[in-house]
Amino acid sequence: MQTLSRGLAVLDLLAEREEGISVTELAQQMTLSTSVASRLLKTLTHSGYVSQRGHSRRYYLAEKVVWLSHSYFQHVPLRKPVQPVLQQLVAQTQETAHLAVLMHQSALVLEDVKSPAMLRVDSEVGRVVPLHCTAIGKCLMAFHALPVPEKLEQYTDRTITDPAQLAEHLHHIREQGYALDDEEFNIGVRCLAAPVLDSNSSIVATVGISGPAARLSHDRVAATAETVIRAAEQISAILFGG
Amino acid sequence: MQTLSRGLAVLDLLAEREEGISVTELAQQMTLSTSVASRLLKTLTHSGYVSQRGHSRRYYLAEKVVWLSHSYFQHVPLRKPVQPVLQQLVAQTQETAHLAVLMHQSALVLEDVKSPAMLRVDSEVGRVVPLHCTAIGKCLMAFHALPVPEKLEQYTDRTITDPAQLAEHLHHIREQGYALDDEEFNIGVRCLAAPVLDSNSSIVATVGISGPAARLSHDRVAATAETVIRAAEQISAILFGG
DNA sequence: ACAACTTTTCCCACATAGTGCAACAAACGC
DNA sequence: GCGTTTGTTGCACTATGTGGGAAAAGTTGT
Repeated sequence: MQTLSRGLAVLDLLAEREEGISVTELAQQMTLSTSVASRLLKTLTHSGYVSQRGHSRRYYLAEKVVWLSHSYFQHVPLRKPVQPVLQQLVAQTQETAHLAVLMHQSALVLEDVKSPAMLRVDSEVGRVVPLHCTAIGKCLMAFHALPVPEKLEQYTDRTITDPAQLAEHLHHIREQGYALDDEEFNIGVRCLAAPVLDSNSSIVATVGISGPAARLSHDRVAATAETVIRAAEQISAILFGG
Repeated sequence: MQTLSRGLAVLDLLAEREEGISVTELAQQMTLSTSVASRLLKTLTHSGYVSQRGHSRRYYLAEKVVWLSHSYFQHVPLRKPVQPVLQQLVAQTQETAHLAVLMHQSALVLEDVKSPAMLRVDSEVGRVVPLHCTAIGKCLMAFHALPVPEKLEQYTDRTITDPAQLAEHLHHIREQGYALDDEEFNIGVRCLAAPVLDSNSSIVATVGISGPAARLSHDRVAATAETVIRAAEQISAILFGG
């Protein structure tokens, strides 16, 4: 279904272009005739997913895409059943806990419970974080068996930026069953994450906690990881039965 | 461009269906052959906007729609320039202020600044609220000249549920240049909103404040509305020049 | 575990929907 | 205002999408 694929590809393109796109630019980018480019944008506009701003001829993503997203969050069945487990995890670790899924080369936070501590790592439902330098992200990469990208953005001096090294690291995560982010995304923040597996042992989400490095010290990591793994297993059990 | 329209219509349908959709159901809903329904869902799945869960045959909105939304929020040019004006508005009124746009039969909050008061109305970027019983919503309806829906959901005993009455009320809002929500959505909460107009005097967004009814009393409404209108005009000036 | 059923996918001849060209219209720059 | 660039529309052509039916996959009941 070429026409539909192309239309959706236009949305993909627009999502990556702050500057929007013009008919000619779209035709060039996707090697289409300008007629087709024009008609694609017109149809997308007509459906409300794309719009023009002011009197400009450029096209941009429209508000309606937020509506889809809003509906997704309201209907995704992972959030509610997970809350009590996250609460328990926070009670056990005293750190902020969250559940995330894989989303288009990023990790998407679906649910969270904040730490009661004065110094805590903040979290927000809907937040999007990179894959290669967070515990939840690396956990998703490892258990989804995602290919490692060529370019890895550096966030701190501990961020793994060498693809080969990351590949090996992901292998290690699969073996030990949890992921550790040792100040690789934010200085002073250490995170742990474990996979939520379905009945086929394929990953559907990941549970993680984030804490200040001072509190979530190296000698506490191993024991805390066990707690996180148990929470992940509990969620698996709730979602997919004993 | 029929195929694309249909594909996008499937997204619309899925957004309203918590239960997802099967091939046969889609064929029935949109009066298509099952072959076409099957192919549409397959193409949407291939592009990542739709997915199946577990071993079910039903199709659901996928995470990727959140990615579009995330991109929209990051790139929409309204948010940043508006912040200082909202801050000033909060300073003047001591109430929570926000900027919203029209989104598919709802109002979408794009930016906010919370009141510094102990008792305050909460706000959140990304929140979606109904049109017919909020100040920002009614303001958007009035200045977009939207048709009044047949059914108006009742949230409090003050919610206007009669379409004819709402139509007249919207006319009044257009005339006076601002909208008042007098505990029509949440009991104890009163809100005011004014339109942000572009150079053609057509509405692009709305600025509003929300406060506890006890503080935002009836005798303060008129004067406070003026402050909100001035903030809206300021934003218009920033966005579209003197 | 097997048969009867439902649902989905695949295949293929057919026709509609989408294509590119070119002329037209609109917007932009100078 | 005029030339240039960019976007839209009409039309003949054909590639893309269509529907029926067969096969495959999945579900249900005994």
